[in-house]
Amino acid sequence: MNPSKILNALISENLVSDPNGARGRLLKEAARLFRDKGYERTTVRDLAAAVGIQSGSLFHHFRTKEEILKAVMVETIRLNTALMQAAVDAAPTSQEKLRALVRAELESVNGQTGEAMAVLVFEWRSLAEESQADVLELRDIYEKLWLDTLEALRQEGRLLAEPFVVRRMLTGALSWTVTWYRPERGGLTLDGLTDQIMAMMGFAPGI
Amino acid sequence: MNPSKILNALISENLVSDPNGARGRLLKEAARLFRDKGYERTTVRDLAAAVGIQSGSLFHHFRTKEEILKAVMVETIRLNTALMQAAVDAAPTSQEKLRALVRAELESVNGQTGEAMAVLVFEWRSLAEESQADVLELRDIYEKLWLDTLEALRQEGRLLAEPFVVRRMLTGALSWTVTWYRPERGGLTLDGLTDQIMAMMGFAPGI
DNA sequence: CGATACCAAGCAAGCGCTTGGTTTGTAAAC
DNA sequence: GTTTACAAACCAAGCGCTTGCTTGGTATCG
Repeated sequence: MNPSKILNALISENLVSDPNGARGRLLKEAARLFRDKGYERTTVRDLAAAVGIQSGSLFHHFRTKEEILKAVMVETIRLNTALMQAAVDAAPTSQEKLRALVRAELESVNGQTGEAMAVLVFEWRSLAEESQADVLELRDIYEKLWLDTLEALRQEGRLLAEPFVVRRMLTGALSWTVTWYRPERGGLTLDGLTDQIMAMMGFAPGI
Repeated sequence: MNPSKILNALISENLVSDPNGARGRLLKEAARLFRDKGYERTTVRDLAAAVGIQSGSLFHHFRTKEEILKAVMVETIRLNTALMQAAVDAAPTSQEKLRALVRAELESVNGQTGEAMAVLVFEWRSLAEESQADVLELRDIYEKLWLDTLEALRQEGRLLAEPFVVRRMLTGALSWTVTWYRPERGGLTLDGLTDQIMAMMGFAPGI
């Protein structure tokens, strides 16, 4: 299953919005604005202007501004969970599964859904507590993929540290790439960066 | 040189504010509020109430709200650069230097200056661009300590990945601990966590 | 007496969101 | 194939509130 097929499947199940539809376009612009200026600094007037409507008209689609933030986060997690699942399933060995996860998360953070992923990381506190609980529930599915893979490597004696600590470290490290990694400026490719991260943990490429 | 001596030296040089003075107390409360609620959600009325004065009186000490944010960041970097420098100087080998840096940064992030460090990471975008440049300059001194140590390990063949990538990964990973590491809840101690991080990079403890 | 630290009051601007009404898309009724 | 009905999508205007910051004046203290 390739990425765009996964996206289409989720759209037809109404789990994520079609990026061509009105709702999907707004969420995409919202993600970009939230990342660039932060949730609080982004006004409903900014959001409305980004899709070419009046600020009041936003509230026909969403009841509150926060509901927009939540929608960005929920849909992003849904999409990325599906992408991660596919990446894991396609890899045969534990080490290759880990590499696939690292590579997939780097792609989420720095590729198409990068804006939304950055929002997920940096705007967490702007989400009301009740909403946080809902999103956390979705995140657990996502995290289990990582922990299962790391646990397997640990069993094989290829990993010295505890899986849950490693996962948390990787979460921070991978999310942080959004602040400095600029593939378009030449230098490191996504695969090259993935290799570096694996090497940092003592996994030489292609073993 | 122990931590509190370093702090006192910086205070007497007027590089950081005395936490017992009016300015220092405000900066401490500001760091806490900025971390807990975010810069934008923290009002000048919140800040004033935290130190028991009227909101208008704040502007006797700082010209703008943003100046408070900048002061929190600048003083935090100054203090932590000094702490890191001491940690590196005290360690004999490269690996021990790295461990000392990891340990020191974990302590910065999760200890006394934890609130301010979290602000440094998560409220970066709230700082006006001119101020960002000033703070970045200070950060470079700090970063050089890391890069020199990592470069030495690389030379010794103990590190497979490139130093600058490793440093950026560690920045993300170590900063991120602030979102999940809770030593008071039992479980992992700071030293234990440091060991785990070293182990993750293939450095077994005590070698 | 002068500087420093503060208070009480409030201004101008910007915020999220509401309101009442108009346009647009769609599909059945004639 | 035009008319009618109706909901969804949107606009124009603005309300009520909060925001960062200012102002003019008053304590406090060396």
